[in-house]
Amino acid sequence: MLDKTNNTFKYDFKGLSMTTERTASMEDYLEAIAVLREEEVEVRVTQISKRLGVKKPSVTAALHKLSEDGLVKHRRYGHVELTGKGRKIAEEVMRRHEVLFRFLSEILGVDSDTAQEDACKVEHSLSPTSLERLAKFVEFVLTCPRGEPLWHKGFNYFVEHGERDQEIVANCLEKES
Amino acid sequence: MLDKTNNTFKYDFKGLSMTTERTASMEDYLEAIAVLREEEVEVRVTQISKRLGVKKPSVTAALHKLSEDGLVKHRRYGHVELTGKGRKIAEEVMRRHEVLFRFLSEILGVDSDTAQEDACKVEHSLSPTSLERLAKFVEFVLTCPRGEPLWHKGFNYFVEHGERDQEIVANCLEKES
DNA sequence: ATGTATTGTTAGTCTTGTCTAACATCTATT
DNA sequence: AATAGATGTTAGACAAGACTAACAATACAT
Repeated sequence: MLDKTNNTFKYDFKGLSMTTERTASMEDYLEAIAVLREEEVEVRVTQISKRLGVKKPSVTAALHKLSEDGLVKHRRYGHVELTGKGRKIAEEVMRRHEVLFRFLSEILGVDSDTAQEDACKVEHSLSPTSLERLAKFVEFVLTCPRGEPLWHKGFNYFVEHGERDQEIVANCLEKES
Repeated sequence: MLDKTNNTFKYDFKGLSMTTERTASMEDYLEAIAVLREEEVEVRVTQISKRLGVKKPSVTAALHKLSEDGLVKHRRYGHVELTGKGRKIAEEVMRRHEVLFRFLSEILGVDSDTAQEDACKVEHSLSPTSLERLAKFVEFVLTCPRGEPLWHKGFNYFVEHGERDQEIVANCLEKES
């Protein structure tokens, strides 16, 4: 779905093909740097370039801007580091990513790859207000004292069979009275 | 939150202020045209311009592109109409918007204005796969045979009080055995 | 220590979508 | 029918972010 060669997101809908450009925003760079920092000894332009599917000159340009904004430290031909400010933003972006990813994969049951891609895209557009609600929701569902909530089993059945599991419905309604 | 004057989306996070540009994509234009079509006799450049918070020349430019792509019909100084193809896309976008809006407002309990704004932004980035799941989820929750699901009451309590409603938890666990 | 391969940067171009300023057309009122 | 005001369009500029081609610095291997 995500085409690394031209960084284009393509999908088909009822015979219509639509293409939506995806652009790595400055937040993506910060996030990438933070993630790479955990995996590598030194963060270098080439790593960032590969991770974001972007050519090296784009990385250099982005680093210039981020440097000006005081979010990264970067000397010519040197490695890359986040400043305190940059790290704070990166951590917030990663948190948003994590919330979205868990919601998509663990609650909605979207496959992991798609969930990752979508989290990357949505993490920049959802307002803090909605994201906090979603975070609460994910926490609420995944820390259910009974383990997997019954209704969630019901949802999975619903997705798979296109109708509700009558046993669960009965179980549920019974408590109504 | 959404500043109509410069079409900028601004928010603060722990002392850091970030600004994210928002750009009305071609899908936004199609959606706007479709919505206006339901409200007005004729869809005109000025209406679209107001609805999307962009200047009129931007609308004209967008209409040129959409015309070339065969998605709208538009003669100089005339009104705007969707082609069949354009309408199909617009309807799909509206459906995505609707799903996201209902999820945010009716399930997460996000206020209506924020939910609208976020739906507008997210509707372009979520993959069809995830969106279908979300649609199922919204349908599943909102057509619960017992009315509002008990767990949803529990969630609202959780958001409001920061902890679970022990009565609901007990009720829920009791059925475990 | 020197030369080759890797890595990074610069310069210049393209695309997308926005804007302002100036101009063109339409409409409705007299 | 003439004209004022509203509505649309053109032209030209700008910003962000990507790309390629060419050049510069580094690092490693002999």
